[in-house]
Amino acid sequence: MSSARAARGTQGVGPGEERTRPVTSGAVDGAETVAPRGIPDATVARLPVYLRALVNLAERGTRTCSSEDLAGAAGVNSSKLRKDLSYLGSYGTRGVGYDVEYLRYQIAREIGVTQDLAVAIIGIGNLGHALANYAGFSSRGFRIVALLDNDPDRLGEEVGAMRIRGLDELETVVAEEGVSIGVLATPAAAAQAVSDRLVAAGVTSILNFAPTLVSVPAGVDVRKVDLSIELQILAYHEHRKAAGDGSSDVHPSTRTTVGV
Amino acid sequence: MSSARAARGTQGVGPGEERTRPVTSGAVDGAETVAPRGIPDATVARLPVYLRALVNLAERGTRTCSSEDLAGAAGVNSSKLRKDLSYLGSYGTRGVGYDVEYLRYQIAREIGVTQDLAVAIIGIGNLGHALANYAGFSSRGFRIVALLDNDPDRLGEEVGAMRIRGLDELETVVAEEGVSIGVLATPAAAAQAVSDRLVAAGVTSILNFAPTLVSVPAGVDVRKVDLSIELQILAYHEHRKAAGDGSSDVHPSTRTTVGV
DNA sequence: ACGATTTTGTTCCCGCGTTCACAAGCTCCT
DNA sequence: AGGAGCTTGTGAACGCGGGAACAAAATCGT
Repeated sequence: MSSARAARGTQGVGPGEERTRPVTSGAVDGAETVAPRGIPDATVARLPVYLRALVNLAERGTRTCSSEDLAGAAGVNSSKLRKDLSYLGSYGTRGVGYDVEYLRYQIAREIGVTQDLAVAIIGIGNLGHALANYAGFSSRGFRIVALLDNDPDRLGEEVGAMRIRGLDELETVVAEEGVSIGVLATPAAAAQAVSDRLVAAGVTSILNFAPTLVSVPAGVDVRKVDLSIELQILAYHEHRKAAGDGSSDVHPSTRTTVGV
Repeated sequence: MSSARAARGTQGVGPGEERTRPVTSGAVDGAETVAPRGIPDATVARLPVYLRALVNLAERGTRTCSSEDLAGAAGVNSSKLRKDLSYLGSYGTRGVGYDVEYLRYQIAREIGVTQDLAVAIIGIGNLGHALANYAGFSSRGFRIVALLDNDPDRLGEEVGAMRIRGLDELETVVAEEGVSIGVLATPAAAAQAVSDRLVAAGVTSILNFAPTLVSVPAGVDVRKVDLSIELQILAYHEHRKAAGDGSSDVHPSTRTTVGV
C-alpha cells in the first residue's frame, strides 16, 4: 500500500512507502459541510484499478454494473469495493448498481486525472525508452513533456515524438511546462542527485525506477517500482513451494545447494 | 500496492508462533509437524530491500552493522527491521550487531536466490527489451533463459545476447529450461492467454506488467507492476496537495440515466 | 571477576484495513 | 398500492502489521 505500500502496494503489499497523510487536513474540524476527505491510502491505491475496470466495461458497452460485477473485474472483494467507493460519496443506486459512465467520471475526478498532469522522464536508457513509448500514459491523464538524459550521445535523439534534451535543462523544463511528476529511470548512482534537483525545482511527486532509496523532504511523495525486488518476492514463494515436495517441478538445471 | 495473491498453500497462520524457529542447520527438518515458518508477507516484501542494502554495505567494505545502520540504509524503522530478521532466526550478536556477509547470505538463502531461477520474458516490445537488458536480473539470482514474442517480424532478433523465439516455443522452453518465473510484458489483450499457457506448462510464478488482471489457479503467484496505476496514485496526492482546488468542472454531458 | 554499556530479540499495545452482516433504499410485479 | 427481491452503504468485529519499550546477552573496561 502499498502497497507497499504498496502496495506498501504497496503495493500494498506493494512497495511500502512512507506517507504522511493528514487525517484532518483542516485545523478545525467542526462538522464541515463536506464529507471528511480522508481517504485511506489502501483505498487510494485501488481507485485506479476500479477506474480501469470501469473503462473496460464502458468500452464493452456496459451501462450499469453491480458492486459484484465491478469487484470481479477489478479482482477485489465486493464488500471492499463498496466501502472504498463510499469514501468518495454515494454514487450508486440501491437495488440497481452503479452507472458506469457516472462512476468512471467521479473516480477520475477524485484521482485528479480529468486534467492532464505534466510528466518528465529522466534517464532515457532502455527503461526510459519503454516508458516514453508507453501509450498508457497519454491516454490516462498524463502527458509526457520532456525526456532528459545526461549522455551527450543521446542528445537530440528522437523517441516517440519527442527529442531527448540535456539534463541541464531540467530546471527550465520543470518551470516552463509545470512538471508535477518526475519519473526517475536513471542508474542508481544518479537517482538521489536528480531527485534533489527535481524537488528543488518544485516537483512534489516522484516515481522512482532506480534500484536505490531516494530521500525527499516531507511533502514530497515518492513511489518506488523495483523490478528485481518483485522478482525476489516471487522467488521466495517459489522457493517455499519447492521445499514442500520435490515431485511437481523437475528442474534438471537447477540444483538446490543450500547448506548452512 | 500489488494486487491480491491467490490463496497460497497452507500458510501457517498461527498467530502464536509456537517457537522461534530454530536455525535450520544441517539437521534434516522432519517435515512432520507443520514447519511453522510462516513469515509475514510484509516481511517477505522487505527482505529483498535488506538484501540490497547489505550488498551495498559489503561493497563499501563494511563488515559489521547495527540494526540502526541497516534500517537507515533500507529506509525502515530499526524496530521493524529487527522483528523482520527475527523471523529468519537469530543471526545477530547482542551488543555487537550483524555480520554483513553472514546476514547477506542468510537472507539470500531464505529468499532462495542462492541458486539462479530461470526466467522467461514474453512480449518483447519496448518494455520487454528493457527488461531483457536489465542487468539487475542476472546479478541478483535470476537468469533469463528465453525471450518470446508473437510478432514474426521480431523473430530471430538479437536482444542482449539472446535471440527472440516464437511464442509457439513457450511450452518447450519452459520444460527444457525449467522456467519457474514468467514475466508478462505483452499487450493487455494477450496477457490472460499467455498466462494460461505458462501455468499449463508448469510455471507457478508470474510477474505481470500487462495492464490487466490475470486469473490463475490457486498455488500460482502473480505480482502486478502497473506503471499508469502508480502514476495515478501520485496524481491523487498531487491533486490533493493543490488544496482549495475549485474543481470547477461540472458534470460533463454524460447523462445520468438512473436516479438523481 | 564484575559491573557498565551496547545492541539484539521479544513483548505489548494500538491503529489501520478487511470482512461479515444487516439496515436502508430503490425497482418491479402483482 | 404494497410487498418481494435486489443492491448499496455502513456499523462492528477481528486479525495483522507497526512502533515503543523492555529484557536478555555479549563485549569492554577496570
